[in-house]
Amino acid sequence: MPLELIKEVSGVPEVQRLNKLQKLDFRALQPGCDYSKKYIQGILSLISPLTHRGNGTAILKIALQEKENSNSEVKTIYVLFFGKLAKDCVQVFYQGDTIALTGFVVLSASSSTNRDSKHSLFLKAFEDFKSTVYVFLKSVRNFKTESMSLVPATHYTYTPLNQLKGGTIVNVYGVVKFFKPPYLSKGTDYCSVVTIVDETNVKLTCLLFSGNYEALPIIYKNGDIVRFHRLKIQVYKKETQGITSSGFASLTFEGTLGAPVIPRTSNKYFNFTSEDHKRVEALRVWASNHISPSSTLLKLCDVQPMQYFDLTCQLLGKAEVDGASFLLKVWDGTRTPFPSWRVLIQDLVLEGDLSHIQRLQNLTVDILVYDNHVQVARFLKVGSFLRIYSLHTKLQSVNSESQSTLLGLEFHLHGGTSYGRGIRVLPESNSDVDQLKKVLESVDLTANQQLDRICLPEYEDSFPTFSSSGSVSLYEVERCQQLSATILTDHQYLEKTPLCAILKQKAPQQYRIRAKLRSYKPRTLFQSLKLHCPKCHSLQDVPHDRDLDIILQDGATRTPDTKLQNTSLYDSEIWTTKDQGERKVAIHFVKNNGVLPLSNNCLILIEGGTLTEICNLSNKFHSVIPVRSGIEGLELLDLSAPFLIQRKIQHYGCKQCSSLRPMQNLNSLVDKTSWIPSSVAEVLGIVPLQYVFVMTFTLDDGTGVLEAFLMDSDKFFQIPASEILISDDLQRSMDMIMDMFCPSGIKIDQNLGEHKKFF
DNA sequence: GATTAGGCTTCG
Repeated sequence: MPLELIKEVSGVPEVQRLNKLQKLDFRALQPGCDYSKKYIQGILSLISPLTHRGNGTAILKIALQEKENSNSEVKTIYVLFFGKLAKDCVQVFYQGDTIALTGFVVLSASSSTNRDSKHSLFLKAFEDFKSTVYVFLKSVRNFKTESMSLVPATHYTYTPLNQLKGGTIVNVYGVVKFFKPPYLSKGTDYCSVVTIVDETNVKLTCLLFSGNYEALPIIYKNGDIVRFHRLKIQVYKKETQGITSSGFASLTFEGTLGAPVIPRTSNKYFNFTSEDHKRVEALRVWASNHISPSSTLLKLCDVQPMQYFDLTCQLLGKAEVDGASFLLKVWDGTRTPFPSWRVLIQDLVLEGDLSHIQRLQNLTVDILVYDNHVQVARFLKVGSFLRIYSLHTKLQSVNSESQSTLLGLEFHLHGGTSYGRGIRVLPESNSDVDQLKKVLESVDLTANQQLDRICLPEYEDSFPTFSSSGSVSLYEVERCQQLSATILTDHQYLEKTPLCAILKQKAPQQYRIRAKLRSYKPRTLFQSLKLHCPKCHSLQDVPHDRDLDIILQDGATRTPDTKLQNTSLYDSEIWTTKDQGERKVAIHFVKNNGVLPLSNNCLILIEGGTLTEICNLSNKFHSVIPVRSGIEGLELLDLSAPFLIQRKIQHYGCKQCSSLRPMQNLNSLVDKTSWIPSSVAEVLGIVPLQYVFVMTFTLDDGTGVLEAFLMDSDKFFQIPASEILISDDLQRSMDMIMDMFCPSGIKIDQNLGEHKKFF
C-alpha cells in the first residue's frame, strides 16, 4: 500500500509494519543504499504545487523537517513524489503533518553552492519503487480505526440542501445553525433536533433519534459542521425535514477556520477521505463569510441582568433541592457583575468540596435546573466541565428583615428543551475546556479574597449558612448602609480620598471614593438616555416615538418614483394601504450578488412607511432603512430619523458630522447579509451616534458633597444603553439597581411633589 | 416495529 493514514497515540505509530522497520536519522541517509526496510520520519514544512513532466507524470515536491530534539546537522530534506503517489499525496498532505517514508531512493548529497542547502538531501519516491508514505493524523482521539486505506470502500455522494426530495434517503453536509443537545424523549429514544444550512443558503431541520446517547451528533456549538449519512427526507406541514433512518451515522467537526479537521463520532468505523477534509474546509470558509458568529457563549463577567446565554463552566458542587429542581454550583474563573443568589439547601446533601467552594467565594454561582434537566444533573460528576445552554439570568432585589435591599443574580435552567435548553458534558479534549482550564488555573485567590473583604464582607460572614427547611430562597444578606454594596474590579491601585479633599483640589484628577448616593438626576430613564456623537461630542435627546412618526411621514411625502424601482441593487414592491387615502409604501429588497437573501439576512429600504410598520418589518427582516425618492436615486431621510433599524433598535447619525452619500453605495459592502451598523454608516457617509446614559450623582461621604457627572456609552452595570428602550426587563433591572443605590423610600433629598419612581 | 419531535425561552 503506497499511502496510509495512520493513527498516532501519544506519538507512537500504531502500524505494525512501521514498527518492524528501522528508523533512520536524516544524517544517516546516503545515495546507493537500500531503504526498503528502513524509514525516516519528519514534519511537512513545505508542499509545492503539483507539477507535470513533459510525458504527463505528476511530480510533487515537499520539504521534510526532522524533529528539533534531533542532533542531526541535516534538519531539512526534500522529497520528490512521482506519478499516482504524487497525486494521492497532494490530496492528504497538510503543512505540519508528521509523515514517515520507506522504500525511497536518495538522489544526491547536494554539494550545491547555495549555503542554505549545503547539507540538503533529495529523496525520490514512487509506487513502482515500493515506496510507502505514512501520514500521522494529528490529534486523532476520535479515530477508532487502526489505519485507513485511501481507497474508499464506498463512494458517498452528498446532496445539496436545495435539492432534497421527500421520501429519499440522502447524505448531507451542513453548518449547524441551531441544535438541541441530546435529551431523553417521551418515547424510548434520545432525541436531538439539529438545523443545518449549506452554501445553497437552504436550511434543513433534522429530527435525530437514537436509543444510544453517544450515537447522536456530538455538537458543542452553533457553527459546528456535520456530515449525516442515511438521513431520510420527509415533508411535514409543507416543510421539508430530515429524520434518522436505519443506519444513520454522523460526523461533527469544529467550524472554526484553521482548526484541525478532527471528526467527532462514537462510531468505530467510518469513512473519511481527503474529499471530506476539503468539504469541511469549504463549509468553514463559506460559514465565515455568511453566518454571523454565535454570540450566545458568554463569560460570567459579561452576563447581563436579564438574558439567555450559553455557559462553559466547571461543576464544583451539586445538591438535590426537590423533585423538580436541582442545584449546580459552578465557576468559570470570572466574577459576575452582581453577586450570585445563594440557594438554601440542607448542608448534608451538597456533593462537592465545600471548603474549596468557600475559598472561591463569589467566583461561584448557583444555578437551579428544573424538571427534565434534574435527571441529567443527578448524574453529573463534580469537577467535570459543562456547557449549559440557554441559561437564564434574572436580577432580583430582596428585602431583608431590616427593610434594606440587595441585589442577587439568579441563574435558571428552565424546564423543557426550547431554544436548545440543556446540559452537555464537554470532554477534556475540547478546545474551549482547554482555555477554561487555563483561566481557572490563573485565578488569583488571594486577590479574590481581598476584593471580597473590601467590598462584600457580608458575604464572607454569612457564607455558607444553610437553612434546615430545604426550601429555595436567598441568603438573607443584609445591605449594610455603612459598607459598599458594589464590586470594584478596577482602579484598585488608587487610594481612597475623602470628598472634602477632592473639593479643595483642581480638576482634572483621578480619585477613588466611597460615599453614599444621596440622589441622582434625571429622574426618568428617558431623560437620562441620550445620543452622543463620538466626533463632535454633542449630546441630544432620543426622539420620542410620536415625533418620530411625524418625521418619517414628513420625510417621505413624495410618491415613490417608479424609475427608481427594481435596480441591480434591489427588487421593489409597492403596497397600497386601504382606508388611509391609498398611501403608497415602496419596499426595496436589497440583493446579495443578484440573489435575494432569506428575510432574516435581508436589508430592506422603505419609502413612506409609518413607525409601526417599520418596527414590524424590522422583526421580520434583518435591517430596515427609511428612504425617499430623490432626483438621482433613493436617498436617506433627514438625519432626524434613524438611518437604520435593527431588531427595533434605532440607529441615528450625527447631523453635523455626516455628509450623506447615495444609497447605491451599499453596493460597496461585500457581504450583503450581515449589515453591521458601523459598516452601513460608513458607506453612507454617516457618523453614527451612540446611546449613552447621562446622569448626575450627588455623592456624600460625611466630609463633603460632590456632584458627579456620569456618562456611560456601553454598559451601565452590564445594561447596554442601546437596548434598554426595547426591553422591559432591562428597564426593570435598571430600576432595581438605582433603587438599591438610592432606595426610594428613604431618599433624603426627595423633591417635594416628586412621586414618580425612577422609571 | 412504532414512538419520540416536528427548534421559537419560565413564570420556579
